[in-house]
Amino acid sequence: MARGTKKSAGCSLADFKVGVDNVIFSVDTVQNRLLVLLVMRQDEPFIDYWSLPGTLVRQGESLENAAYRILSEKIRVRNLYLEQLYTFGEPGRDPREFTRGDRYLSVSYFALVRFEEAELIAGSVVAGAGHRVSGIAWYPVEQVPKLAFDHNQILEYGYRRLRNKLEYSPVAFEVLPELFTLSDVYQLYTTILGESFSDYSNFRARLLKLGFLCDTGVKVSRGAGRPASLYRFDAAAFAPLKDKPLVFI
Amino acid sequence: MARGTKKSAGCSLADFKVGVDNVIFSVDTVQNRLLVLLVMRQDEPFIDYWSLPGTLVRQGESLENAAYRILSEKIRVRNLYLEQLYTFGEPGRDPREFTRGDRYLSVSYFALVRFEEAELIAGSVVAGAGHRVSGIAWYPVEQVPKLAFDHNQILEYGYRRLRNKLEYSPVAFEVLPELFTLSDVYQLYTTILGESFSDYSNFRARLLKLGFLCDTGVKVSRGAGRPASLYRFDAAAFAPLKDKPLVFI
DNA sequence: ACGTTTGATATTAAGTTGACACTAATGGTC
DNA sequence: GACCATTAGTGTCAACTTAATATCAAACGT
Repeated sequence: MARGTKKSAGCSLADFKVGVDNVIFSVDTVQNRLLVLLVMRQDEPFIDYWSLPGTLVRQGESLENAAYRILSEKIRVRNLYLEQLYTFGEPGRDPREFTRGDRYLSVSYFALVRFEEAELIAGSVVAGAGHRVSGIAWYPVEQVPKLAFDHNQILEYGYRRLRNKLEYSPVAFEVLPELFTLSDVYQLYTTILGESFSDYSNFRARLLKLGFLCDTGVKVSRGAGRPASLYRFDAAAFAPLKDKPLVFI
Repeated sequence: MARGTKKSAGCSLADFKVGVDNVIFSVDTVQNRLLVLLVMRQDEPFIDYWSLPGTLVRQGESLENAAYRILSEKIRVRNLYLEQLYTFGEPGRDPREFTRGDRYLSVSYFALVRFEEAELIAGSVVAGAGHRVSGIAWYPVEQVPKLAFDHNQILEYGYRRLRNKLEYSPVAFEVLPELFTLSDVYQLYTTILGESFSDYSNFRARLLKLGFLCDTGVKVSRGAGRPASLYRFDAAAFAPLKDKPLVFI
């Protein structure tokens, strides 16, 4: 940043309010749907619109802490993956810029939580198309309505990031339950990356060869078919692979 | 962003000045050095420190435009690659926060320019260790001194981004001259990614097989050895490969 | 019991990678 | 001009991956 005193002498600098907006993804492994957390806006502007959970940054508060704060106001989670996504600052992205003098800037964060562990605070369950729901809800990404501000754009950006990260980073195990079957992993990949990105057998073999999944031995039977082994992600075994170019495809 | 009216009733929101800082990389293909553009600060705080070229965002100005503005105040370029890098907003990252009430936030941008085409405006040439230079200079990344603010951290972040992007995106051709030899490409990769990331023959074969480099037929002789063909990056031929998972290793 | 469904393993051909040998064309040295 | 060092560019081959497909295993429903 910084300088500006001389060059910008004649041109007025903008004063900013800085907001943090979270794109919080989760996966419903039962229905095989990618979910994003939305909240119903209670205030103007965009009152009664769904929006990404966000907040304005307070004095002395770091961006990341603001992201954690708004997240923990909406859901209780045991485990959380969080990283900065992108900063949106187009003039006019917030209608309040026209009434007040300020600019509104949004630093967006990208978060992954486990659906089973995430307890919505004072909210409703998954919002189906047509349900009348209130407050806060998991929306299947395919069914997200027109959101407040430029939040559809932010969500789109987060969705792209998720698809990219799936391919080279073990983020899948941040959204999957603690214990999962290999089919769960495969279905997660197919639902997010689309059908036929790889064969199940080969995907499975490659995944196991990476060596950071450990078989708990416990079997689960889900309806018909042979029962599957439950696996667990072994962070310790993954550690040495960090920073190495990995392909999960 | 946004909401906040109710929840933050008692807690004061921060007011921000937003700056844009550019990490501008270039490559000296002759000396095989990765360069970053630094400017000498003329004002407090951190007067007489080198810093990344940055500016505060003006009223009605988009973040990206601010990045372009400061860049074009420092260098004239024909070609430019620019993308947002990261947003740094730790409380206390700018000492002015303690004297005035404001917070200072930096949205950093990552830029690549061709060394030959980049004309420094009112600045000096490459700063070697020990030279006394003024105003503005290309610094070899290995020789960058302690910079103003958290700019060393921002630079480090940009450097990491560059190393990553080299592996899966054709950014190398944004810093290489318009016409280059295959050795130029190889040496660019080795200087940035480190020695022995691949064999020259294999690198060369893989690169050509991708099919977006076209041989101009023109030969250049650089000292001893067989003269090399000059190649050109063919953006049209690359277009269909966009979005596909590429490996440049 | 028997077919269906899902999980898990094996086989195989085609393709890719990495190490290295080899040819080609230049400059420098004696 | 013979010879060597140097850099550019091609070819080969064995080891390994990948993708498609076949096969086996263990549950369920009727």
